[in-house]
Amino acid sequence: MTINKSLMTGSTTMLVLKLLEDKDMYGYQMIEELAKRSDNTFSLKAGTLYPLLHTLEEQEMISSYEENADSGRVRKYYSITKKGKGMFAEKKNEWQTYTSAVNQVLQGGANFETI
Amino acid sequence: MTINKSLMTGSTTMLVLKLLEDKDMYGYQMIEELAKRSDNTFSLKAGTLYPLLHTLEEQEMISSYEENADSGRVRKYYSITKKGKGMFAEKKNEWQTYTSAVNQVLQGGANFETI
DNA sequence: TGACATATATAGGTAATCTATATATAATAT
DNA sequence: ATATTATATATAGATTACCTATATATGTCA
Repeated sequence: MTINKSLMTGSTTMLVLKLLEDKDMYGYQMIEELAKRSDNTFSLKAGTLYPLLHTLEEQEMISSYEENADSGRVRKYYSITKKGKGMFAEKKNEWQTYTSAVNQVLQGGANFETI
Repeated sequence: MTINKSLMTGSTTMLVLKLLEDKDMYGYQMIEELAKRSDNTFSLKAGTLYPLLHTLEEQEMISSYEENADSGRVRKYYSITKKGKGMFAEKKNEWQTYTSAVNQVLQGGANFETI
């Protein structure tokens, strides 16, 4: 099942913050982790993620540090801040309100009176 | 709870088609009905809805007819077509795939192994 | 008669994605 | 050895689905 990209809008930030609540990660890892956890429903694009990470860092929702991988390659790890944890809680709340409202609309219908 | 407008992206068409699956409606009525059914979580804007209705009609997902209200005012009613019902089924499917993927990501976490 | 609710419509702006492209290193295959 | 693929990060520009603002017109109520 391919997901219309516009459905993603607004929840990407929440998903990234959620990953970082679990543990520090570098960008490429987040893309893979998100695909894995969603059974490949999500394939977040690098061109979406990296600018988003820069914005979140500017807003002090996350912070970064460099670390050498075993391979010798340098990776840029991100860590969620206290402020970022607050933002995640808010976004999660919003998400729950939103989905339950949509589901409520989807349930309601012509036969409402007969329930 | 105010919903970030970007969360709406992608589900508005589905919600409009859902309303029309239940019964024929005119634009203004859809705005009110959507607010009511979602306990005011959604307040779809006229500037969003009317262009969307025009697009859906062009795509033959819906059709329209004019009818006189008791007030004497003329209203433009919309009706969902067979093609539109197909689109709704698709969108609903997509919605379910998407939300369950997001919820799966939100559940998974650092303590995954201990579950 | 003035304000507000009902009803539809369009122009222009914003924001969050995407694709395409660039750069660089490591691993693997030919 | 060399070409390709995977890893890793970055930015520019396009797309799209919303929004606000504005316009028009009629009905209702104070």
